[in-house]
Amino acid sequence: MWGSMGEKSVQKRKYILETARKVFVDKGFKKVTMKDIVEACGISRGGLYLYFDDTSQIFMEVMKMESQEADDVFSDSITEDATAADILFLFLREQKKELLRRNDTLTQAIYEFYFQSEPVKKGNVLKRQFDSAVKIMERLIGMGVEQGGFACEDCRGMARHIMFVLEGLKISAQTIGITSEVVDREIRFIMKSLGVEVGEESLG
Amino acid sequence: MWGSMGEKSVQKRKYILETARKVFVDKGFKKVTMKDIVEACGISRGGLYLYFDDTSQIFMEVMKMESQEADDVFSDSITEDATAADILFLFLREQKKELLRRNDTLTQAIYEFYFQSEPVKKGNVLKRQFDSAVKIMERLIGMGVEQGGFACEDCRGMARHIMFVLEGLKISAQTIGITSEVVDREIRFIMKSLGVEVGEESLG
Amino acid sequence: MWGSMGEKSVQKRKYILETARKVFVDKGFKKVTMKDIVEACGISRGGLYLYFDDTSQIFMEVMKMESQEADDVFSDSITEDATAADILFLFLREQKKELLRRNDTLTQAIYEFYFQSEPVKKGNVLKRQFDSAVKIMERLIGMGVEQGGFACEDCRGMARHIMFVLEGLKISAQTIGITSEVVDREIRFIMKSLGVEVGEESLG
Amino acid sequence: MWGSMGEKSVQKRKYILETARKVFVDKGFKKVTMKDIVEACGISRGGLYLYFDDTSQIFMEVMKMESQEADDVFSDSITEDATAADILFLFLREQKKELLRRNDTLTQAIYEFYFQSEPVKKGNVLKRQFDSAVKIMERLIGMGVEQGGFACEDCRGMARHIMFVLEGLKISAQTIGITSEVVDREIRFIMKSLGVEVGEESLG
DNA sequence: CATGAATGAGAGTTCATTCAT
DNA sequence: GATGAATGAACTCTCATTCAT
Repeated sequence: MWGSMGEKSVQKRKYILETARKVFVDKGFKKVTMKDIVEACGISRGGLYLYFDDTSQIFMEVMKMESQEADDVFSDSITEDATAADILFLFLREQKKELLRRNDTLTQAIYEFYFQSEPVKKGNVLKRQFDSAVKIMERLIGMGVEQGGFACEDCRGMARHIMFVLEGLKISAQTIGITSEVVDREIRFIMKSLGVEVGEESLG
Repeated sequence: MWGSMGEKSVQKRKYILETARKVFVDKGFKKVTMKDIVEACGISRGGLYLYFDDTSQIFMEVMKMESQEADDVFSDSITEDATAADILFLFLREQKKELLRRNDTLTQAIYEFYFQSEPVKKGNVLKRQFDSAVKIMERLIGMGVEQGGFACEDCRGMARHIMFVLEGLKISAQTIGITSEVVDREIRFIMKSLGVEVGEESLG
Repeated sequence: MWGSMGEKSVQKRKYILETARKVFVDKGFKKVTMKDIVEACGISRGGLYLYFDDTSQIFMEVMKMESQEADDVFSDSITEDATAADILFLFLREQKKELLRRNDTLTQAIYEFYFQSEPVKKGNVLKRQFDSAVKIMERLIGMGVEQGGFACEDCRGMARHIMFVLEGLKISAQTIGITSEVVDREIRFIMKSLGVEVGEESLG
Repeated sequence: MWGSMGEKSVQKRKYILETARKVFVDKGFKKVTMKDIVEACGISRGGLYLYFDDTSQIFMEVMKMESQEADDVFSDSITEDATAADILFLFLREQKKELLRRNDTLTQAIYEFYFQSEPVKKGNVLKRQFDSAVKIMERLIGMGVEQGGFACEDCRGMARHIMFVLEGLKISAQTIGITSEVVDREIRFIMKSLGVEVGEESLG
């Protein structure tokens, strides 16, 4: 079914990761057992061990897959000819959508993972993601300042601040639940800090 | 050991919760088993089941215990004769200390709990805590505005914003790690949003 | 079934060891799994783990049980009023019986155990048994020399030599197989080294 | 790599056996899995099954290889012009070296094998080896008696006795451990039984 | 002949939960 | 009420063995 032809089974590996992703989305991280993944994939118990050692390893690979796409999208949109304010606003609206979605997201599983697994295992995938996002946002704000759309003295600080607010929203969405209005208010707060007023109607 | 009066179970209950708290601080939430608690308490396996059904229930009771004290402290400090800015600043420095502490805190366990257990079980302890904190902070900011120390149009919005930043910092402290400087910057950011500049030296 | 009455379950422990002994006699050491013992005992999977951690531990306890009786029998027989030659001869005939038995003996399992388990685990049960046997035999030979029945310059060396021969016979019985005649010849050899001739008829 | 002629399988067979030997020396018998051998040989899992069915079969072939060389060496040394006492003494010193070596020997694996595998499988390699050794030693002792160096009535019995002592030492070396002095004493014991005194200095 | 991915039986181990005392 | 021995379901992980290529 998977062929072997020298390329090992990159295909099957990918298939397992994609299937495992669904399982993680459904059940979070910790409750997922190797057995769950085996069953979801429709492969044999031992077969899975041919590719991965444990759920932690699988999960980290899933996250890697996931993150590669993520900030590329954001990063790419910067190059388009739009004002920084437009881009940032677009980005925040995208984040809002994700925040309110709650299903079909790895978010829950990711947090679980980072609370459960030994610090050693954690690697720094999450930190790298965070730092990378900060860097991109810093660039964006810098552009906005040059273009005259943003007012900001410390771009990096501002970028980091925005990320912390987003993190706060993300975790709150998972734990205490948040409403669309709450997110909107935070987005306006952020935009206002950059000297941009946002009208009622523009927040999807 | 526990007498035979009606209050005996109350005492033992409390004893179990206090002992369990230590266990949760040590090991987080999920890794804690009924066995762990039984052993820490030095009681019998079956005995624990007379009081609690599972670790989730125990943990929720521990959180209830915990939260009763927490915002009272903050709430009380408002009544003292100090400027709102002083009080807020004090509060934020307190939060900073806790953020950087990482041990001896239930924080990790709380997050774990909210990610692992079924939504049904979660109750809304965390939400109530959050809302209560927002309310208190709103009052404080209101006071500051009246006193002329703070500049702020939407006190409730600002209060909520501050809480989201703190949440963001808290979760980041647990997952990607944060430094003292990063927290300082965020505190200055918050104070500045309220129109208060903070000098280098004042952030312990 | 086993009562608890404060004495833990010494009874059950003993029951398990005795049942396990039979299993080891049947299957040797390595092939025996915790499951085998569980089934032989008619107890639950987890139940066994309440008493023992693994087959090695169980086996060592079985050996301890076994050895306590063993050299007491020999040791006791020395005090009786019989010549040293008689006692030694009796002992050797006893050994012969055991050598030829092959079933109902732990011998095979013991060797397996000492070859398989990590040196750490081995403890020195076997060595202690060997040394203790040497000591007793040395005393016996010493008595024989005093009584004038044995001719021997180095009692300890002779004692050790006899033990090596017995070990050689034991292992050969297990591996290449030995006949009654072969054992008889060795017994005569030993007795002759001590200056005692043994007639054809006296070897059961 | 192995050509395609009929002799290819012979070569590969030999290669596997030689590689497997090293594995057995390292890990004993039972712990060795087909997987271990496959990995050590750098061949495919299925490939090994084309040549051998299981580890027992492989091990028996390894032993066959081993034994062919062994007693030839001893046997050959008899033909040289040296007294029987010299040859025997040389042989015993050689044995001593091997006894104390403990590594780089198949000894451990051999015993393990004979304790673990079904009697059916054992074949009689070990017995043949033993008998062959006895025969050679009998001849040697016979020579010694003719030459006048040895005093011995029953050469075959004596030969067998020596072998049992050696077996006892061998197994003891593996299980309880023996010192150089202990072996020396046994060697002197043997030589003395043949009427030959050995000086302190001659036992390397 | 050779390969190595895939299978699946089975061993070890842990705990939530029960229940006779 | 309290005890803790006993249960058994569930999970992890390893290999001998097969089979399509």
